[in-house]
Amino acid sequence: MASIKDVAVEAGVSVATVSRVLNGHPSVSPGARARVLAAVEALGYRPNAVARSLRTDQTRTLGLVISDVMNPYFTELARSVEEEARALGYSVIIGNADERPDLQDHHVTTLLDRRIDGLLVSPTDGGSPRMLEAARAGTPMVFVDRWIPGVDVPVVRSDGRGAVRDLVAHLYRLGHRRLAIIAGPAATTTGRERVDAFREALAEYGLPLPDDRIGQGDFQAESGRRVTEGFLDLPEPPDVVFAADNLMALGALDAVRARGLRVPEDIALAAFDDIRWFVHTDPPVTAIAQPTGDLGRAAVRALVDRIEGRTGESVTLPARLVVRRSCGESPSGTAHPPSPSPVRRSTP
Amino acid sequence: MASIKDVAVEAGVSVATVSRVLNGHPSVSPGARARVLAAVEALGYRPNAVARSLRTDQTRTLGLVISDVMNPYFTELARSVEEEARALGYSVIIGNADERPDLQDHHVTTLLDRRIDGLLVSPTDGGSPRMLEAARAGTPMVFVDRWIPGVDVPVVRSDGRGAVRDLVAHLYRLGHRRLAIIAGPAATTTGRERVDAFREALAEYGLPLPDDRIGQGDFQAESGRRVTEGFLDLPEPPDVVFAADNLMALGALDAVRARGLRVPEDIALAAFDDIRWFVHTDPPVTAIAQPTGDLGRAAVRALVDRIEGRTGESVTLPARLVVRRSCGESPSGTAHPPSPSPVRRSTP
DNA sequence: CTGAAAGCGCTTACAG
DNA sequence: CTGAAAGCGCTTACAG
Repeated sequence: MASIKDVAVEAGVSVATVSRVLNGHPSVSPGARARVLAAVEALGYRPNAVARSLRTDQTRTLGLVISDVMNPYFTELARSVEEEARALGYSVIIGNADERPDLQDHHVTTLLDRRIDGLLVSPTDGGSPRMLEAARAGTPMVFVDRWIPGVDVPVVRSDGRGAVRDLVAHLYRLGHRRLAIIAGPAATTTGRERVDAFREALAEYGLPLPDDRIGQGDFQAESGRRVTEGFLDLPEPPDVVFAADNLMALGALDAVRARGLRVPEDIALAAFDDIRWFVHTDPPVTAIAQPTGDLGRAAVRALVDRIEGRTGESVTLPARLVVRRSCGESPSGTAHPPSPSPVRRSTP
Repeated sequence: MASIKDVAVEAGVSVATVSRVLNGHPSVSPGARARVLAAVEALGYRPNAVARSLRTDQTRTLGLVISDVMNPYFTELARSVEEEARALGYSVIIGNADERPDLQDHHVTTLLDRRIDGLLVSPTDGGSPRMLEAARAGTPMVFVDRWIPGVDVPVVRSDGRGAVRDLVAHLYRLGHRRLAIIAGPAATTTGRERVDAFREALAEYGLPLPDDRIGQGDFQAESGRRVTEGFLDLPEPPDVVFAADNLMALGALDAVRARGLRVPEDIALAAFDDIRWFVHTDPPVTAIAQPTGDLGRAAVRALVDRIEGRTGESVTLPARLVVRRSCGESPSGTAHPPSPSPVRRSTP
């Protein structure tokens, strides 16, 4: 593979001059520039990004450690992150933690070893020593979706509180009184917050949330199945199951189906995180939608701000409730609402 | 950030010795080794992978350019690729082409600039000059899922021919005679092959596949919707629509639903690529399942073989038909088969 | 077993 | 406007 030296020889100039034209440095004569460009073309030369990074101490690369690529929410987040990063002249390397702290740590380490310019993370747990140390050491960093309290790092996330309140109002209106939740890991902020928001909303209606109606999941499908089975085995099973993410909702559907039960007749279902398939499931699933693309883009902007010396700000965007049929027919009587996916915005 | 020099000073040895203990070189005295290790620990030293790569001319990194991250098939492929790569001591950088040749090219270029050790690609088109040039230049490379004919690169893919034949047999048995397909881009091998396999299977039953029942899609949802609308507008709409990937099947469902029609009563649906949600759609969707994880792992092994000087072999694995209810009830009379997702293996 | 030195491919003050 | 030279952080023959 041709190096800058080869180009210099071919163009009859020094490597310094080649470097200058490649980097758009102004003080190069038109003649030299032309000869360098011709040589680059002739040799099919491409600068070695590794060497450049070593020298400049910047990789123009962002690391993104997500909790689970197989979760469509994170896939979409990753996509928007890459898009915005590309627009700003950065590449992104994705590390998939699969909800495993050890894997998360592996990726953080690998990414740091590669000297990425900044790190975007959606922590799987309370934060490994390596991650906290990186934050303290001043590695530009931004948390997205999930975050770690007490660490001085901007957080870009969505607030589901209003949407959860709307959901509970919707459920109450449909006559449901015995509500249950499949929670995410308590080690994650979203794992805790969604339960808290749910509990608070229930309290507004004087509804209890006893321990046996809080199932401990891990944001993955299998845990949703397991928890739902437990709910169904209860002496008094819940009227509704609210899954704290879409994968656990999938597991819940598996469990309900395996028992030959029906949604919403036998048990209603709602999920945090909306995905396109929810329109076509049997029945269509009522869900809380995050502005995923906006979150990804905002996170990148905040991170790049930090990298380039500006102050990256935290951002919180509202989620919204999307009512479908999985919790029962709307009391208004519109069995099939006119729009395929009626949207109710969360109240401010 | 501490460098190898800092460690050397701290340990009272030369950088060469530090490097040796870090790389497990045998000829280091126990005493020196201990002092180096202590210094590494004390300083929290981590070797700079960029510098190491420049020196050794290897990055221990694989590039993976996939056609579309939002497609669950590719997401799963990416996951298995990363898993196997990690097991073999490599990292992987994913580039998402979004089915756009220009974006694919951007990622290939970026990846090559970073001097990845090898490239795994599922080409979006017939191959850009840059990619073909890289292949010719000897960059270790493997095609996965889709490939480019005439390029001397191993191909790891799945053969859906048998499963498509099984699908057509299934459809015929159910009484369907007017079949249609939503094809992928003709510039991709899978785009062409799936149509060919479908056409051949139809021919075995003496069924025609007229042009107006071959809709041109691009493997993304919107095209599935558009093509399906066209089918439904035909004077004689098809009995069945076979979508060449799961996203176009999603679009087809959108279109059918928007017209207030029902699957399979009004029109049947089948898809290439099975995904977990298909179990819960209304109705559950009959699909052709690829051994995605196996493909990803085989592709990585082939690529690493090439990188490390062994001969990476092409691999072809069979796909299989998974019968559900979207094409009509099984004539055997079992409306709800005992197993939640009955599997029929493709004939050898 | 150990260290001094070269060199990987770049960029960038410094002189001219 | 241009080039010689230093240096980024490593690894690895080469001597000893």
